[in-house]
Amino acid sequence: MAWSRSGRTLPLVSYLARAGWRALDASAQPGDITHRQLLVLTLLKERGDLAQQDITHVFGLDASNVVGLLNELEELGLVLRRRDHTDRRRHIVELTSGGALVLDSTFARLASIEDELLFSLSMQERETLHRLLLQIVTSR
Amino acid sequence: MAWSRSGRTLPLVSYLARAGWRALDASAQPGDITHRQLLVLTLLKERGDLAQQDITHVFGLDASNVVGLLNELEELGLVLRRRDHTDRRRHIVELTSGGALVLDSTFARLASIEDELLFSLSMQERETLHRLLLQIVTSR
DNA sequence: TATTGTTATACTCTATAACTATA
DNA sequence: TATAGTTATAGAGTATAACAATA
Repeated sequence: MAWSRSGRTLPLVSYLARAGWRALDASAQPGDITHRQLLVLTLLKERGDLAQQDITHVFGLDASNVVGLLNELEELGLVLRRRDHTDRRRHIVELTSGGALVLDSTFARLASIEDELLFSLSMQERETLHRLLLQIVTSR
Repeated sequence: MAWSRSGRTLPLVSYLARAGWRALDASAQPGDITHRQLLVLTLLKERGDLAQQDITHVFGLDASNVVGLLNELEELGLVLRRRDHTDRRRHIVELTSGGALVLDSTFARLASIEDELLFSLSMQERETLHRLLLQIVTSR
């Protein structure tokens, strides 16, 4: 594949993301979570308990979609919704211990997919890539 | 946002890709192409004429979806389908001059979105990011 | 009045299966 | 018989609008 240097990074990012979650969902066994569910669990693990609105904002998704995603995860027992006592309109979403467990095993799956996807990069280059991406994401 | 160092790069990539194309489609005026159409045009520009099957393979999309995408682009006059004379089952897809023009103006839109998205990175870091991503994508 | 979350609904994106025309 | 592309269709993914509960 020869995208060459178009000067445009975003199509490359988009392509890599697509390849990644396609590989993840393709490697899923019955009962495994989807890449969308993984994204939510990852966020909860990294940020701690969140209101649904926060999740909505971070993913740039409509609130109604987040409702559906959380319904799935709650039925699986991976997250919990509880009322915020200081503002009873809000639901605080937290990761359950079961959710943390599933997250870890999914990360194991993800690690091997990353290995395949990033095989052409040295370990140092992978760290650089991770650092740069983290810097972008945390700056927003 | 604090994804922190989970050691997992793919969720970051996924997040950035989503933010990028959302911004692109949000900045679209009536008549502008979508991010999916952009991806196809970019591929044709980088790789030259391709059979539909090649496009299908590169994007990891089902062939039936590529048909629809190309129908859109052909109606807009941005690509052309012609029979391969050596194998009349194949359609060779090529970028038209109009398509190249639209591609350029879309890249201009994309450039300003990239600037916003990558503002926390130095120019050298952006080049590094682009180089690493290119290396991954070209190695597949 | 404004905001959080929900439901109902429609539109976009993607995959599967059956078909055609070539090979 | 196998392959490139197409059509029809169903299933995810996503957005919009109207609503209930709370602020």
